[in-house]
Amino acid sequence: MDDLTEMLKGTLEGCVLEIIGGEETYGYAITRRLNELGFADVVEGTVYTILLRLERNGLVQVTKRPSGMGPPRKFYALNDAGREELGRFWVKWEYLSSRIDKLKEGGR
Amino acid sequence: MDDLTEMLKGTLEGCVLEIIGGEETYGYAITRRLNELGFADVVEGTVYTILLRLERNGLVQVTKRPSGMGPPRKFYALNDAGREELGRFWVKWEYLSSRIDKLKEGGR
DNA sequence: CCCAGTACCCCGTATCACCGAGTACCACTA
DNA sequence: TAGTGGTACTCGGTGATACGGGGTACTGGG
Repeated sequence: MDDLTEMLKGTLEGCVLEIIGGEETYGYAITRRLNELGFADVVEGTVYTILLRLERNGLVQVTKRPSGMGPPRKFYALNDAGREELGRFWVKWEYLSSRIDKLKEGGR
Repeated sequence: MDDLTEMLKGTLEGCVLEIIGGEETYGYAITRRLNELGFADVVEGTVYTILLRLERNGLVQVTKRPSGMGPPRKFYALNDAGREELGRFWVKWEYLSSRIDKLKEGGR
């Protein structure tokens, strides 16, 4: 697939929120999950910048736990603000994708 | 609708390409069309930056014509490269939206 | 004569995904 | 014991993009 980076702006953060909303998890695993889901070119650095942003914006609760497989992991879970943000994300996504699909169909 | 600007990155240019692909038209009218289509907050400055970029990247053919309603208009039409780019845009959009919808449905 | 509507352009800003390099911990092996 | 590869996180800088505000200019009507 061609380069998706510009199109991912504004949506990748929502995807990360959705993944965290599904289960408490950590950066390295989120990257693998995104890769599995078809976001093949997303790399760790990108995911970590998003996670730090989510933390800075108070949307997640962070818990550090030892790993056994390497350094300790930082587990992320959504808090109330995070769940609200996730809801807003899906509303925006529905809105945008419906407009674009309509435009594609001839846009009347 | 909440602020869509981040989500529009990478897609708004495709929307403009699609509109130009539908009929030869000009910046001011494209802005109005986008507003009608639900992209309510898109302003002229944004559209003009996109149009200049399309021109610079050789995706459009530009024709200046007098207006009768104000200053002359710059009409934009897709050339072959523009039609190819539009095709690539829709492929990317289909890819992205299918992945995101799948993620929303529980993402298996 | 001014003003609103039409029409275009430029410059600076914020935000975002990306990239590269660095740090560090662990298990396995030569 | 030294080296390698996989796991795991952080930081600083880059490039692309949409946006905002101001400016220019042409036209027609009150």
